[in-house]
Amino acid sequence: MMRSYGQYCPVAKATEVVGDRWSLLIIREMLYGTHRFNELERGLPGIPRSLLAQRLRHLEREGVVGRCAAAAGRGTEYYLTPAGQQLQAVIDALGNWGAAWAFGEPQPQELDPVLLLWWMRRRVNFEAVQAARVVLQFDFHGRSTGSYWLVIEPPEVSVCLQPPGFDIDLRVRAELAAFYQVWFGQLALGEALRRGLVEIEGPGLLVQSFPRWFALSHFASAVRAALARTADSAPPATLA
Amino acid sequence: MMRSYGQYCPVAKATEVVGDRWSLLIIREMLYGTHRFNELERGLPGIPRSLLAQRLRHLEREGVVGRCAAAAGRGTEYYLTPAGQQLQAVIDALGNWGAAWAFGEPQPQELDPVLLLWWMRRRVNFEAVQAARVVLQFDFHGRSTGSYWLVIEPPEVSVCLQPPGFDIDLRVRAELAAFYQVWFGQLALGEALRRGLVEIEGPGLLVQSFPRWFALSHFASAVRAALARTADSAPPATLA
DNA sequence: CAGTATCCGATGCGATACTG
DNA sequence: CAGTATCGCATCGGATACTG
Repeated sequence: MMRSYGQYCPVAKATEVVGDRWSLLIIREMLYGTHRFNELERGLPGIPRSLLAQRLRHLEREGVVGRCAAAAGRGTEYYLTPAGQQLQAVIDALGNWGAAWAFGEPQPQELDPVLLLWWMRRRVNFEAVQAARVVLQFDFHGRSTGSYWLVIEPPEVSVCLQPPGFDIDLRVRAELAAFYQVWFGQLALGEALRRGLVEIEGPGLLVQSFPRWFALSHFASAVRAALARTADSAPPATLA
Repeated sequence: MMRSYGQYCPVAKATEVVGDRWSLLIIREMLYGTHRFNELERGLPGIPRSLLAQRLRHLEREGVVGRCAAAAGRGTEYYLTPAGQQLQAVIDALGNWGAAWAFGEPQPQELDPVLLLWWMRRRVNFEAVQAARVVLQFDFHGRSTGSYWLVIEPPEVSVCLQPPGFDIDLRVRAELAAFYQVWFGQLALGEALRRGLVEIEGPGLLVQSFPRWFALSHFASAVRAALARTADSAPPATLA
């Protein structure tokens, strides 16, 4: 844990609570609705399990995180206390700043297809899906190549690294970097389709409604705003 | 420097820029008008000089800080770029949160009289002072005891650990913890005076105008708001 | 599934000393 | 005044193994 700065200052004290490596990303995950240890781990590729446990204990001691017996299934569930929930303002400020000033071209190894699907999983708009189950296959190409699956069974969504067994309803072929750009609002989906960076195959009705199945990243508008400031030509404002 | 999280996410990328230990406190200092290496060090007691230099280089590479030959005197001056200035929103969010949720009773060793005067130095309201020079002597008691001096010569203010040689215009005797409480808005100066936690000696005119010489901490209102939430009795809203 | 335990190599941090 | 150089230690990151 970050040792004390020895300053009685709100900024310093806050930093002692949430300033350790990984801590703010753990809180980001929890703000976006993750409650289980293994799900937190999935959203934080590379974090050692032992460190995740240590951070959760620290945040619990500091009154930011609580833990309770899981409502469904066994094991523990973590939740944000009121103090934790109010860190939303910090995450927002940091994310908006990052979108504007620290969001240059991604490194190839920063484009993780599984992580992207993991993010999309939490942003499914169930009302737009209108089906008991939809199975999507994503075929990514570009720097990294691979196929992954998203099974939407409202109100559940699963990310699969292996074919889920069900028939595929919709296939999305996409250049991974371009798909990230769509996710962050830098590239409109329509434009990506027109330029062949993303292709969608399947029944016409599904293809037509697909653009409304997902909300973009929470920071898409901030990223787009920064982009508009840099270049003069801003992409259109909606995914569809 | 904090190594990459390997995530193309605005929060993660921002954290990689400003998430290292001390970085946000360096930026806090610069937002409050500090530009010189040695002044930064004074505002960050305990930071190794080598680490301060390293952080400044990192922040410069990341486009948050710039450096230039000093306008006055010799040496280098550091300044915040536009990107750095916009970190104000992050510092505010963090400080407001810290004031509300991480600002319990101070540890004795967190009450540093020199640091407090260093903060006050930047919050002098020159218009209220109305003198070519005012010399204040602070006699702190309580857990730690000691005398320090503040020399206000608009637009300059100096913190001295030794008697500055000039005649003393005003003497402030104060319990250090109580004076910190006043600084953060937890305790009204009038109340502190009434309870004998702070005493001011000097010419009546100066004693009377003293309460307007300093603005409180930037986070005083947030601290007070948090206090009002906890206990029902909120101290009055102004220092005077 | 949800962690804890342990080990090891890398590096971040802090303390001290030194330089132009 | 404004840094740099060096060194030891604590912590972190990563891997592996183990437990209820």
